[in-house]
Amino acid sequence: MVSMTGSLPPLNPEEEAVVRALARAILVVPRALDADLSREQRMSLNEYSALQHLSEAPGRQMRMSELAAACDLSLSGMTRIVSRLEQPGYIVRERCVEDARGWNAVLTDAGLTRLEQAYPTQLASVRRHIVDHLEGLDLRQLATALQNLATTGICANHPDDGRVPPAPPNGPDDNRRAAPANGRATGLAANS
Amino acid sequence: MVSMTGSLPPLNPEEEAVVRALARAILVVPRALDADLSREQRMSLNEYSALQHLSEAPGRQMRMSELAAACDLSLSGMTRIVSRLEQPGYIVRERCVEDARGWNAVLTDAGLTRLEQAYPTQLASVRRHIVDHLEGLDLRQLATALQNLATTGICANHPDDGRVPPAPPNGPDDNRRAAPANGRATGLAANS
DNA sequence: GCGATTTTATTGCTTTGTCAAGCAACCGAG
DNA sequence: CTCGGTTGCTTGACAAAGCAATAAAATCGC
Repeated sequence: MVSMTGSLPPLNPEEEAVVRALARAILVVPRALDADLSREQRMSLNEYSALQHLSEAPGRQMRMSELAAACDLSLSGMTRIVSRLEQPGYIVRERCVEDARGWNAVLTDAGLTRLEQAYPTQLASVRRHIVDHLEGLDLRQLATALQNLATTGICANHPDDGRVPPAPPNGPDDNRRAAPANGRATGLAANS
Repeated sequence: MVSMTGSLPPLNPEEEAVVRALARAILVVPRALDADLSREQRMSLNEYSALQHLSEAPGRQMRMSELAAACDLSLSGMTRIVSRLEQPGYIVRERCVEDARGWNAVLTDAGLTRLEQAYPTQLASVRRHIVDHLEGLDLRQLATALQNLATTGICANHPDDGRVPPAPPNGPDDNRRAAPANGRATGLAANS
């Protein structure tokens, strides 16, 4: 009696199990990684992610908006993370030459060192919390599937579906972005 | 410095791809689900999760700590969510009879109705963002793997390293809930 | 060239959640 | 029975991240 609307069929038991397991995983995994990194390296997962993406970028630098997209973070969130990383000198901001509105976040040598220092912790953590549990799965297939999760254009679920049950909307205001360029290929660490 | 500890081998390319894809998914998927629910139902994912777990519990009630564990949330976080859900009358708190320190969060009829109202949105969202992208995978195997992610009893990676680890005082705690009783019709799907 | 619009990044405010401290009720030893 | 310690939950202080508003620079139309 939940149905109505177009009433999609409910999930079958196997789908249900996957969804429940995934629902748990998306809550627990990032916390576990973040906790390890915080404890052993005094660094948040987002900070690590920022350093990592920079280390893989050509010239070890990226525009703020690029970096935010790469880290799946809002621009304002990225501003704050870069500011945080700037204080110990892991990153410097440089004005963008071809567009003076923009800034490049540039990974310094100190920042690269810091990343390399944190890398073993992250690697161990990733192995322990994730990779070690994937035995027997077809990794290529899995990677493909995971890449596609939540890539649907935004919401626009079915544009109208008629509800807005409890309260009137103020404004959906979706800020979702498209897929990140993701040109960079590899490592968690930098080859420089 | 930090490395040592036998320095694990880096990930192979396939593992790397999975980890990167998963890293993205764990950031993006919850936001997508939450955004849909917020937009169409004015309800956060955690609120939905709380209602859902209660709906499946015997007597439509759970102790605060149980519920927090089920939702993978801190106890204080759960206190706040239950308080929020109490205001519109979706939940009531009742003192626990066999231990007067404890409280049961009880799902009211209004709360159940609310959950059923939100269910189609959640179902569509879950299909669109998750299930639709899992074609071709062995779902049973995948569910098993996902259930095991981040289950390692806390870190204890390498304890030392000269820092001041503020001692993660909380143990793993491991209050994982077994398979959902699923008595209620409204799980994420739980057709009943 | 000069205003109007658009893009890029930062800042203020708010929400949400965690941690630490606190209060109340339970439990076991004497 | 009562006193020390523990457990279950709530509250206060704080941190992180998002959205809205803003500033600054670019770009377009004329």
